[in-house]
Amino acid sequence: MTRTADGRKSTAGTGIAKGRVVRTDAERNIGALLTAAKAVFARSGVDAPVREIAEEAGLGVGTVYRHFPQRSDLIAAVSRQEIATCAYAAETLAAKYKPGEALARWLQRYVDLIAAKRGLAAALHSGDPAYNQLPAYFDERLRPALHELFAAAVADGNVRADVDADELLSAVGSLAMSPGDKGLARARRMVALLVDGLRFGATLPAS
Amino acid sequence: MTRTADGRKSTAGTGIAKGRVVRTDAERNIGALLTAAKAVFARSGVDAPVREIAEEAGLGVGTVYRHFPQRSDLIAAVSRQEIATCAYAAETLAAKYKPGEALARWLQRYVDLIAAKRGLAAALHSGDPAYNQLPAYFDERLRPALHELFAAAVADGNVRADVDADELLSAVGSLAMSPGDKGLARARRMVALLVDGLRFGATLPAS
DNA sequence: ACCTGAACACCGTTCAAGT
DNA sequence: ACCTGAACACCGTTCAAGT
Repeated sequence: MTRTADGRKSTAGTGIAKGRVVRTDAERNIGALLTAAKAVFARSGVDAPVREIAEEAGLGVGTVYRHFPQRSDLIAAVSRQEIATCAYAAETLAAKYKPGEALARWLQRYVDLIAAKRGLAAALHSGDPAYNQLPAYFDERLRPALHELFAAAVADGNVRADVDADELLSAVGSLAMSPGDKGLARARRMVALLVDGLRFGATLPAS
Repeated sequence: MTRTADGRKSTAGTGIAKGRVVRTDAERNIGALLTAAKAVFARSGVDAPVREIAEEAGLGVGTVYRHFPQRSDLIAAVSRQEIATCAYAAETLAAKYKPGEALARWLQRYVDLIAAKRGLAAALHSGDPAYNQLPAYFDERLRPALHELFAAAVADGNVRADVDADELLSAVGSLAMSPGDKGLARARRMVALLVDGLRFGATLPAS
């Protein structure tokens, strides 16, 4: 949320039509719904009953439909928030750790994001227009975050320069996505190996 | 369906408990349900109402639940049938075309299978026990089919020998899986390129 | 043994009434 | 302008009655 020139709230970045003015109670309800939906999606999956989300937020079902006419709108909004949080974590980690370790920790954080969103993969391929802008938002937020961490690690001499950051990101994404079962632990190990390779690896085979 | 020693029908390969004896009308209904489900899944997706499938088969909803207590049982049964059909296509193609072309055509047939099953990918990762044996069945049926086509094509001098057939299969699978939109045409072109590479490619970079 | 379909429970969605 | 929740439609699932 940002504020308009006259001090009232706008809905920039929430997926709601730009320029609309939102009443204070509505604003608070939208926040409550996002928090509730995140918890319910984590507990019961993205197909959880709308009533469960409304109850978790302490609101009527009608309020859910007012702000998020389609279930996919709510899913997309929660996803945007989680993407933004993950991007913000890059700054936090960069401030707290040395460049090489900040990069390593953020990549593991990224594994969490993708692993949690595995159920979303099918939705993204569904053609629902609500998801149209999501990959773009994903790129827009996460790629710059990674590139900054990456450049810092290279400058610090902790990471070799002959690796493409975008390729690294999609490789980590694939690892986090693939196996349904005990995939998270496996993905973590694989990503750790990759990071070691970034530090100690020899020259890559020419593509 | 196969027959037991006394000439009655058994349910081997249908996913129904082994050794059970099935009345003639029940046997016919199971077939009708599989045919109907395949059509309805293709038309309305795997989440189509059970009533729609029952109606398409000209049967009551209770009959669907009698033979397939869970929706996933029906999906799994249809999938097994489609896998078996695709495996059988390998024999047909091998008989009709020269080895190199048989391989190329079968790989395109495989693209159809995977593309049609894209909606199933999420289901496979759902942990539903009904799908547990499906990947195994997939391997058991499709890998031998491919290996035979592949070996014949290599023996015929149409395909170089320094390619791993399983790797080829999973690469084609990934291509057929990835893009939600006009992915089928794109996958076809990519697979065609792969096949050309099998024929005319230079030495692969050492892994 | 098997089939049918009415009956029940549950969920998505709307909208009149209230604030 | 927004919120509530009863009401309606629709779908999954069961089970008593029929064959």
